[in-house]
Amino acid sequence: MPVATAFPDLLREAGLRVTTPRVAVLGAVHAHPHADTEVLIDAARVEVPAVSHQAVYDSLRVLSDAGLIRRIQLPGHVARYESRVGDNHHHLVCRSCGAIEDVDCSVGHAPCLTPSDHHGFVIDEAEVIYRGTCAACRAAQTV
Amino acid sequence: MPVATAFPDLLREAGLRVTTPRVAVLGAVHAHPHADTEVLIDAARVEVPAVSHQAVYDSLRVLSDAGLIRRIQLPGHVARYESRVGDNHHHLVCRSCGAIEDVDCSVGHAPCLTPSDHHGFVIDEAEVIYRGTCAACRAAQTV
DNA sequence: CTCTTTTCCTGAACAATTCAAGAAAAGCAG
DNA sequence: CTGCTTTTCTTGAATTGTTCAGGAAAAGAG
Repeated sequence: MPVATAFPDLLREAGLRVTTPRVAVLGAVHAHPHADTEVLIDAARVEVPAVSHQAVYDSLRVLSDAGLIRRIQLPGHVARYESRVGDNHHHLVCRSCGAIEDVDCSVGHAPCLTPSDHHGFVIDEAEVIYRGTCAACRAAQTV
Repeated sequence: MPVATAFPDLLREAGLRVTTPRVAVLGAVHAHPHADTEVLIDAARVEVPAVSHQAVYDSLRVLSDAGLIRRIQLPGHVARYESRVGDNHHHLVCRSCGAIEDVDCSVGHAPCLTPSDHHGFVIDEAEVIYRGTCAACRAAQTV
């Protein structure tokens, strides 16, 4: 994880203007992996108390479009964000509590990237979502 | 695809009450793969003109919970439904127009079901989403 | 046919996100 | 450093897909 002073450079390298809300949001995403927008708004306001929620929404979109962060949107849940990008990792999602864990691709070289029939599509990414039950929820159910 | 008269039996076998809206919704999902709720409401009203949208929403949930249909919810899109269930197939999604195509698992035996680190989760399913651009959208962009 | 339970209808509510218009700030040229 | 142009932020409201609530209707069992 980059130190706090590196966030402005990350923005500049991506060709984005360096603004206080963006630096705060980028820092918040790095500090809170898999956090939703509400958590990120609160985290950003620790550094910039007056930041509006739209500024956070806009920053999240800009940062996602620039590839500095990644948006994770799962059915039945609000959008979440993470700072790990470009390493082809996937996600493990708990059906019960919605917890997310990162997992590296099992085979290492994107085994599922070549489906049996591509239907004329040009495929550029394969996203894998593992669903199951986390240890905490299993323990809670057993009790 | 089952003939129309088989839908009530499907409902009964699943332990569900057979109602006019449910039969119409189940038929609509079979007739319109990957359709969204709006399309399914219209399709159901061809057979049952007075059906309310909540009845359709409720039927879709009940049928999904019973495993008779499957809900597909992709980021940035409304919920969609399909009638292929239990065959471990995945989806190919166009980034541009949102079109969905079915694809069978490339290796055949759920290659990604065993990630390198399960983080204490008990995994019961791996869902793969291939993202790319469909032939129609590529043609449109080239023009 | 009657009764109980589930489901449907009408209509309102909700929550996450987006839109809109003006004010402020970033970055650049001089 | 100063002024200018463009982008971004703020305030506040709107939108959209979906869900909630209460009473009416229908399904299924006996």
